[in-house]
Amino acid sequence: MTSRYQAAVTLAQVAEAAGVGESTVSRVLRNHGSYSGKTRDRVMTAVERLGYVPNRIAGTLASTGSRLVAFVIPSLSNIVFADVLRGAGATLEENQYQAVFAVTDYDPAREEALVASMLAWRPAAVMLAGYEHTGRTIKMLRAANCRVVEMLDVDGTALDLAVGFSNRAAGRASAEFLLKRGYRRIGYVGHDLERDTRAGKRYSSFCETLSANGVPLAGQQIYREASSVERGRLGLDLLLARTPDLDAVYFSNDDMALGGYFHCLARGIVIPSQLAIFGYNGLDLGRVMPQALSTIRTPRVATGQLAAKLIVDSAPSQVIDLGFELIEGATA
Amino acid sequence: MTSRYQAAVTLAQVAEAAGVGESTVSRVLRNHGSYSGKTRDRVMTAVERLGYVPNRIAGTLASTGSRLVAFVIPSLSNIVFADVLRGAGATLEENQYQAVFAVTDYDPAREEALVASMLAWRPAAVMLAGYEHTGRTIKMLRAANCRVVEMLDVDGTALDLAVGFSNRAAGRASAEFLLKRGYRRIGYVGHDLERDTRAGKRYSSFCETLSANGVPLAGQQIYREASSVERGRLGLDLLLARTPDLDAVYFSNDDMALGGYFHCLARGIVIPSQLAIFGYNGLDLGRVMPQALSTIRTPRVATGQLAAKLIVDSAPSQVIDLGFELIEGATA
DNA sequence: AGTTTTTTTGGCAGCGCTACCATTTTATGG
DNA sequence: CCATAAAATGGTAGCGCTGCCAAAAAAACT
Repeated sequence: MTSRYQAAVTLAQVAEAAGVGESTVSRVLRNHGSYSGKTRDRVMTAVERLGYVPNRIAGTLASTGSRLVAFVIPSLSNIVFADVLRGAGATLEENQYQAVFAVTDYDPAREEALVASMLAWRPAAVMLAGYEHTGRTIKMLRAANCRVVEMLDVDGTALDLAVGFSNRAAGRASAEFLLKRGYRRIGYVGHDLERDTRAGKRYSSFCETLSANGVPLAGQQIYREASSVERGRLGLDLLLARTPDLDAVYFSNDDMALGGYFHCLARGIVIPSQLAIFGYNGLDLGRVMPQALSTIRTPRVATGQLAAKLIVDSAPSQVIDLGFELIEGATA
Repeated sequence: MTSRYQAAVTLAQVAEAAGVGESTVSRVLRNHGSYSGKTRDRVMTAVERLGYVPNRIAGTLASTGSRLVAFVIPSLSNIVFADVLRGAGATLEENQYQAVFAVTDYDPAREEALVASMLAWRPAAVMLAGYEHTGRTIKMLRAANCRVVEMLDVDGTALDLAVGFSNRAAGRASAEFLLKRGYRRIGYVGHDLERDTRAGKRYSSFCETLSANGVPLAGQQIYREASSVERGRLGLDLLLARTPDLDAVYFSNDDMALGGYFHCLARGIVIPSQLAIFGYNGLDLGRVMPQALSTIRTPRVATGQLAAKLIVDSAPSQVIDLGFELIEGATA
């Protein structure tokens, strides 16, 4: 058995104890419809005495729509998604919604399976990262009677709602910034671009912008794994071994950039005169580094907040670009 | 309305379409009980054709126990809890359990409210951080017909299951290590001890061990907020301003320690000869710093994994201490 | 006091599924 | 070939709640 069983108090028992009908108890508890003060007191007393806890499973089944919101996110280790969840949490909670989640590890096939499993809970909404989903995932989501929010990206066609910012624009802005600062030997250190498609979009847009300005990417080191501080450090080491004359490196995110920064510190490479570093995300720690990290700050928490608000408000289908902010730190 | 409504396909419709009884469909879908291959094919074809997605809300209500596991955790920003969730995720998923979560922000009153709200979903288990809960929380959990796992601590009396490690022992080990290395002017930089009771336990145990060895804490800077790299940096700055002659600082965790490390880099304080730094958690980035961070590595992912396994296996009540590992890095 | 209106209340049919039991079909054995 | 066991299947009563409707009680008017 899934769990030990000892009959829980039911609404019918409360009604019996309070000497009222079931629907009356239901009305009092949900503060819905009308009832007298005297009845309310009797009901509440019974609830208190019996230690009644409403069964939301039954409630959801009986009423039409659920108040579950399903998050199907690529990773929990990546602070980005934790921030989004944090942003959404408060709004959902205030409105009595319950968050449910599952982690895809950036795998579209897993995403598909998890979405299917989530839909079995008949959620009010499914929150996903980005636009890249399998055909079956899209089909399921369309067929399902629930809202869909694609978060953290706006470069593509939304299924229903989308909240985020343009990763392509971010890649371009990063490139333009480095070019403006006069860097001409620019490298890239990144992580799994095929799976983290948003990082992939930044990468390609970054490269295109460089090329368009006659400054092709001078070298790159791309890992197939997830991003980490360690990969950033090792990646820069490898990249510099192959291409020693770089004057700037664009990292796929701040974690990777921090790794690169550590590498420079360890090797005595002077930043930014000898090598410039540019990240992505705008994590708090970037501001605290001895030299503030040059990066792009993304509205992660705001994305979560807005995504939740759109669901709570039953907003019509739309795409909302929250933009981003380029932080001119001291590392580039 | 919570969501747009368009009647979803039901099991009855599948049964009708396949020309079999409802219970047969149910058996095939759950691979439970016996049915012929021919029937299975007919059912599966109908399922496919109609795009049927079983309704788990109804399924859970009809069967006895739910397969929901409720995580009520202090924070999502703190990588510790993300790691725990990550560890638990795989095991739960393999066993068809669904994770639900809510964030307390280290507030016992919020924890109480969230546990109440979670219990309404009749979860198979409630997973909490630590032992410090309000009386009502404890009462509710005892009354509820579900398993309870208290994670990341073993210093106290468990309600049911507990998986983690001793924060007191960790505090003591840290103190002993610093003493052994010959540090005698030791300070502390930490965050909200009253709310993060596990950090509080490490702190008090650390101080007691120092005192017991005739080396009382030489100074401290404690913030009331959550930990962050920034607080670590500012905290060390303030602490050194008041107590310049420290030779070592114990930080409430690695994030704080990283902030301290950045401060030293910025001020040209040589580590560890001029000032030693010691953290807690054993985050990956500690290994990648130019000087590996001296810290204590905690089995966060393993805690999550084991917690999930105990639930899945319906293990009897018990407390499991997974221990920790002291990492002799280069910063202390 | 007799109506009409408004407020409060209870009864009960589902929501979509699973568990249990009864029944039918198929396989096994003497 | 029939008795007996085994496998496959269908019917249906809930699970605990909500939504609807009708009935009862209270309040507001003539």
